[in-house]
Amino acid sequence: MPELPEVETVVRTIYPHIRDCVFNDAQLLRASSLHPLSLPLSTLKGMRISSASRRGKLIVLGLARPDTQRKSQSAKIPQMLVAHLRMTGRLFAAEANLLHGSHTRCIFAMRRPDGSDFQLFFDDTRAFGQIMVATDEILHAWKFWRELGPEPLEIDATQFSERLKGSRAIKAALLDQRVIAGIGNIYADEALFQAAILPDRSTGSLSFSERGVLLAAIQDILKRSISQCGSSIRDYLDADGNAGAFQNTFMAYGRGGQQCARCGTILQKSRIGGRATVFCPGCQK
DNA sequence: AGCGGGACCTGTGGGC
DNA sequence: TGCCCACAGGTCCCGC
Repeated sequence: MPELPEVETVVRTIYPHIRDCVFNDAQLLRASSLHPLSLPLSTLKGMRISSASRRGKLIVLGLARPDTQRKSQSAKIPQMLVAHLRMTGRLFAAEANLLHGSHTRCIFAMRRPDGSDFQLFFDDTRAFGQIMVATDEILHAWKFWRELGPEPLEIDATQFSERLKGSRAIKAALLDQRVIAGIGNIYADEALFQAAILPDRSTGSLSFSERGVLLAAIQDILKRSISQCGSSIRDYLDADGNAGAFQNTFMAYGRGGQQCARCGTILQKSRIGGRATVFCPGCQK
């Protein structure tokens, strides 16, 4: 499911529900939904959620130790709870008495500052997603985190251009989280369409000007999607259970066989890097 | 280096 | 109605 705009939307919609709330308990319903590098969920007990942010497609909840906790028990104090939703993951607040569903992978029992209780659910139909209770040290030991590329909304054309090394298909490069973080199959196709660049062009063949146009398209599309609360194709819902609306704006993704809105040519479907890819053979060069 | 294919999982939708 | 296959927003790993 979620690429950068959807993850950003989840972070924005979940934080009002969990801000300054404390973990009372945590229950893992499927062992593989906890990342192998994670501290045990039990280490969350007593920790307070002090921030919510996003890095690429990762949700990062900052943790603070309550003042009452002594420094002497500092053996393994987690600093953040990280979640990767992969294809079908969902994070949402639920009433304290709500029974979990068949795809719930983890349940956090939470307490609000006013003393009332609720649950934080991590649901994931396909069970590809994972959560991780981490310290800075653990994050640094995690290859995926360590090698994660820059945020697309925070780089300029020169920095972007320098990251497009080698000779592979530009779409494959955009999907590589080490090159740039947060872009997935939908936004890769949409950005390449908007920039009028063929997805199988080799990165080496792109002029500096084309790279600049592509970065501008990526940034424009991500910002517009965030403003529409992301795209909902099938599973994706934000933390309040609402769908996004950006799917109504798709020009390429999922439109194979239909007419190009820019030049009228029939959009073509192919496979690049093992991923379904839609492009316009008429106006993408 | 980079690509294709398979693996990890479950559900859905289309064709027959 | 039912069965089988293809396919799905992501990432990793292997072999060529």
